Amino acid sequence: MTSTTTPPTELRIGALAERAGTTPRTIRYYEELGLLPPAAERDSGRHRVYSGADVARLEQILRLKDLLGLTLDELRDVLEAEDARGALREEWRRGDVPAVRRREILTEAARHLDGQLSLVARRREKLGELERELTERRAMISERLAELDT
Amino acid sequence: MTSTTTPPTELRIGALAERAGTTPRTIRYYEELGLLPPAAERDSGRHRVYSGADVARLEQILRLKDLLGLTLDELRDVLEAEDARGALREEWRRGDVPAVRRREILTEAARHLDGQLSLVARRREKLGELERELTERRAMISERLAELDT
DNA sequence: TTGCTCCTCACGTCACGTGAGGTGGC
DNA sequence: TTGCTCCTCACGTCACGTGAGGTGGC
Repeated sequence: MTSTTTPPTELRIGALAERAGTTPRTIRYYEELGLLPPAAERDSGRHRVYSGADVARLEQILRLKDLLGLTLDELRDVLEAEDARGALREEWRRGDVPAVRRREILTEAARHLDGQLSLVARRREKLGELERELTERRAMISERLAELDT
Repeated sequence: MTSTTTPPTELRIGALAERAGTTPRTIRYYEELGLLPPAAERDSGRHRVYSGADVARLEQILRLKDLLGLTLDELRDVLEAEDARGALREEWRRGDVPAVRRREILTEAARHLDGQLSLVARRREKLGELERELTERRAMISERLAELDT
């Protein structure tokens, strides 16, 4: 018990990749493109060091990319808007914000979320269509199988 | 009225691409990989000629690729299975197939469809998760906006 | 003849994969 | 010292995009 094994609140790139379901190379690539901030610290001045917050951010990036089929360029726009929204939240928390400004911040956030939600809705619709067709074909097979049993 | 303008049951690559929502280059690439059959005929011996059935097939390919996120290698497997199923349907139609064989054909088709359906289900679940999170955040914004009005 | 779409190379690009060769802590 | 994970180039790959130069029918 020389070093109290603290729960790994600090991660290196391999651990982050595993938790988020991707590879170190992808993380470096996203950093290169500016999608991920260049790992706040580097332990022993060399290795990138990440936190739990980075896991969440990377997971969210991968979800938007995979589920919505966004290119990294499109993702960059979404994330920039998301970060701007984060900055506004900071402003919000300081408290000394007039009601007019508060309303602006909220409606902007609402627009952003509505944009993402409409993308999700379009995907869900198409997936639903595909599922209905497959299910229908599947039902016909079951029918034929039942006929064989009579 | 020299040539009776028949409804375009015969398409060239540009028209096929437009109908299926893709590009000629993609169609040529899929042909090169063997995902699409090398256009039955070539009019004047040069241009690829397609039919309505090709539109349907290409649309299906693009749907599976985009909605399920399959690589072209994975798609090839799916399509080969689909084509094999088509061959079995031919066998089926000839009629002189014993009941045991009929059952085999049907269960094989059922397995194939179930595989695709489980992929669709997984995607739908993840999309639903994302939608719930976004909707929840959206609801919080609406609440805050309502508070501003009191 | 001029436009239009098609053709075949063939190089470019996006989003990473995959070694090559080297450093740093148990 | 040996393993392990990390590092930075840098070339490879997958799924196309994008001209370059040429042919064929209204």
